[in-house]
Amino acid sequence: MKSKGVILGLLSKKSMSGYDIKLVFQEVFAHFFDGSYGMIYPTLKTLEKEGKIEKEVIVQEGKPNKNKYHITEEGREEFQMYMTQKVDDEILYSDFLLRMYFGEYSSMEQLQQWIVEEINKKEDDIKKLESNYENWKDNLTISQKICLDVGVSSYYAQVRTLKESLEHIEIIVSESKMKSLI
Amino acid sequence: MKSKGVILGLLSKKSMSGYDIKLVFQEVFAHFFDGSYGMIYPTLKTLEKEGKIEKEVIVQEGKPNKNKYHITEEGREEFQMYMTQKVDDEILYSDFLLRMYFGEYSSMEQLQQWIVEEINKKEDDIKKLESNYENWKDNLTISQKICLDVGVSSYYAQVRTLKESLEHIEIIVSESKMKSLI
DNA sequence: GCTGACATGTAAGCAGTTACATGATTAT
DNA sequence: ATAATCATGTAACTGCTTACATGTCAGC
Repeated sequence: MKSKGVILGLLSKKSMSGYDIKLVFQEVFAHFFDGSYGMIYPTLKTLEKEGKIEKEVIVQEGKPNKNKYHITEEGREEFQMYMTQKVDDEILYSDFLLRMYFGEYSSMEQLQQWIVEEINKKEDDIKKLESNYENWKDNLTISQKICLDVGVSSYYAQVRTLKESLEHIEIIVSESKMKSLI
Repeated sequence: MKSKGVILGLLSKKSMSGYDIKLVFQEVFAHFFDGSYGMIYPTLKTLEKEGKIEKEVIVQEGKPNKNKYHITEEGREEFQMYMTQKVDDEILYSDFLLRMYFGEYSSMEQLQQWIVEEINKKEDDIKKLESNYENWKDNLTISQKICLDVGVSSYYAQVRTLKESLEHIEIIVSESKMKSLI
């Protein structure tokens, strides 16, 4: 349901192609939204049919043609409608936290491996967000800065907690090894 | 795809009804998973047909009958299969962060309102997680503790960042009011 | 010669959600 | 009275994802 709102939001600032939109989803929205081509292209088509956006075909040399979409006045109104709606609750699906919840059915070594992997993932995410910040900090709005900061601080907190947990597990593992020697 | 794994995981520990499972989703998995009755009951039916679980009808006085499901040996094997699969990447949909990203199209007052609401939501979430912890701390496994800790630390970090952002916005708002007076 | 970036699109399938249907009991 | 809790279930719908289909050019 948000797909239309998000795409209109992006086109409010700058005319883009479906391919460009996908790039933004991957590079900028990575920590709070996603959408595939199978969602983007049909949404663009619907929006065009509804008169919310207009297509411009850009002929490129050495590259395929590009369909650049421009938002219309109707589109801007639709986007304003989206922005005045009640904010939806956030939805998180975390397979990692599920593994932690059911951790008693796995070995300590398995738990350690999952945690290390999760730390690596989150550290990569932090790097990505911080490089995004470096690249765009000069034309970032106040609220876009908040959007980034919330992501970064949340990831840092998770990494910190996971590293502490790892230490905790290591103590338990070495204690149980000690006992097995007696 | 995870629905089967999650339900088998819960039934590994304790036989339950669909209603009980929904309660666990709401009260315990609130910060990393969810599922409606429309997902739970059909999954239970499929699992029973596949011989992974068995139904026991419990007749209750003053309450409707209850279908209590028990996991079978086949079910335990299926669950082990799920636990050895690659951990899926987490998925987050945050309408709040979307509003922050598109914040330039709204007023400062609107931004402040969204942030205050988000802080309240997250503070409620923290309360809920901490009361869960109080209720079950004596029979929480190490990894379940980690599951809770990651949620709590992430929420705390977000609240902290949002409160700082709110202060930042207030300074900007009062500065612009000053200017408009000159 | 092959991989990756550039670029658009469709169709089948799925894993759910939402809404509906039912109904007793208890607490306000 | 009436809302909430307990309890189970179905059917229609939806909003995607996945996989497929197509093709050029640049760089290694």
